Amino acid sequence: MGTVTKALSLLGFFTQTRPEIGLSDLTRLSGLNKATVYRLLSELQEGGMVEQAGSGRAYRLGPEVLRLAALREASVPILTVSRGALDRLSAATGETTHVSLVREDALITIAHAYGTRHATCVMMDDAEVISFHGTASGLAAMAFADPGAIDSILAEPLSPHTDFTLTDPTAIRAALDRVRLEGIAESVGGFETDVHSHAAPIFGPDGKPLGALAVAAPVSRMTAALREQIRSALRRAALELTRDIGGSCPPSYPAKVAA
Amino acid sequence: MGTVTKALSLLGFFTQTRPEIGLSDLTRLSGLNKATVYRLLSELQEGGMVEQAGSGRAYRLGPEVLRLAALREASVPILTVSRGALDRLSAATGETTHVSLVREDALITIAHAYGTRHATCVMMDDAEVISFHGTASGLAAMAFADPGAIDSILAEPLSPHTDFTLTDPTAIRAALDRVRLEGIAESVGGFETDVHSHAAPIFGPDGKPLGALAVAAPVSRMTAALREQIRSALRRAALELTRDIGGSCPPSYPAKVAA
DNA sequence: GTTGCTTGGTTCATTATTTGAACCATTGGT
DNA sequence: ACCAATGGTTCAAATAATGAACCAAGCAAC
Repeated sequence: MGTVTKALSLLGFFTQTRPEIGLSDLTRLSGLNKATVYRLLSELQEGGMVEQAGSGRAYRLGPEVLRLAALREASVPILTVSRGALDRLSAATGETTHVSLVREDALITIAHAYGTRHATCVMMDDAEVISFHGTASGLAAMAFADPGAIDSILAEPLSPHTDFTLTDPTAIRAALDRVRLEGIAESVGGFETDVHSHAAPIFGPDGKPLGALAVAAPVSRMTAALREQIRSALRRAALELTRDIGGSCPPSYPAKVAA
Repeated sequence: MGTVTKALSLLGFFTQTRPEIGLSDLTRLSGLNKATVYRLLSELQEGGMVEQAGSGRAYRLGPEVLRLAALREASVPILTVSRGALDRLSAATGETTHVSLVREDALITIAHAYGTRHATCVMMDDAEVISFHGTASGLAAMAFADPGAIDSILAEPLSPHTDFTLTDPTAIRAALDRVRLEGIAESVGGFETDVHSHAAPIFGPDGKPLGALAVAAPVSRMTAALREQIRSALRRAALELTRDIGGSCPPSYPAKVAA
């Protein structure tokens, strides 16, 4: 493992529930030597990627990440555009919606919106990491990826998130075929037991999937009518989002837009 | 220079005007060996910090930076809160406003807002890097920093941005004394020739300066009346912002809030 | 086509950086 | 006063980074 990879992996240990980490904790979490962790943190600190929380001496993510994000946003303004799409889609369906982006080996959620129609809804965090095989978003993105990319994802061991997660490569390939026909992926309890998710891919300028737009509803609330409503609103919203970010759908994407 | 620092420095070459960079360009920009740059980029790519732009093989910042920013925002929600403050302050003054955060050796602008009252205004980019000694924001933050931190900033060579930039440590210390008395820093043409800036520090929970809130007006529009209006609105807005992010002003900060 | 220049990417012996066990100095609990 | 943490530091030994040279591919001019 290269030094840079190690340093970046340290950043991965910061989460919503663990926003600050001390040197010893980080040493244990990473399994690296304390001196190593210390030196890596020092370099990350110098670069502004982490800082020492004002009060104690624990570390947290630094202001530089905001600068980088602003820059990324300037070249690929997907966040700004997504927020509008999410708000509209949540209003239309009454359910929680989110946008996730393809990373190397997983998807990451970058924005979400809640519906206001119901007393209960599926909760989300930004920055959540979600798998390709175990989520509707992942299946949606994977379905339209290069065959080679699909192969390498399915070659890895696929761990189940719940009792309903698809882990058999053959079953997943069958699911992907359906997604390619319908343009929408569906997962009932595949990531969280009580969540029924629909997702549609969003595409970049080259017609390759950038990520997915998804609607997550409680399993208990799903009916045939809501399902149809979600699928049609989602299909429309995903096409709009692809267009708004300057992307274009690949030929393999089903053209039929629900009326 | 450590490997991690080198890798992070590569990220620094991405700017608003140069959002995508090829391997050869980056090699020239950084002055490092091509193989080195390639390997560093590969590691950064694996970590999602950069990605290869869909079309060509040039590199740009990757989706991981968005995830990190969302996480940073979850622990220090300064961006969200700042945007509200900026909108109000721009509305009140009619001028461009921005929030900058203290980094190791400079400030970085993380958000801005424009006034709508005039046909002209000072233009800003997010993610701009601004010096401590040459800007109102920098002076505001420096004035309330630890004496040791001030010493080490002034120990570095101070390069002028314009003919009006303060570069003499003694003159800067005198300016800081005034800032400490008034709670507001002022710079006429110190960073950009035609810009008259006011800035007030914002503080973290420990009473240390986190950064500054600033108002930038064209020099040509500045009058005694506008100056007073800006100073009073800025003072109020900065106190509010400090409060909203859960910060508290240090004893050395002048308590007099303009009525 | 062929030439020549540039690009992204790769190799491998040399070299400099990273590593890790042990060691301080502080802090907080008992 | 003690013990067990914590953040931080040291230095020989081991490992990973380096850089000059090298490919293959793309492109423009001829």
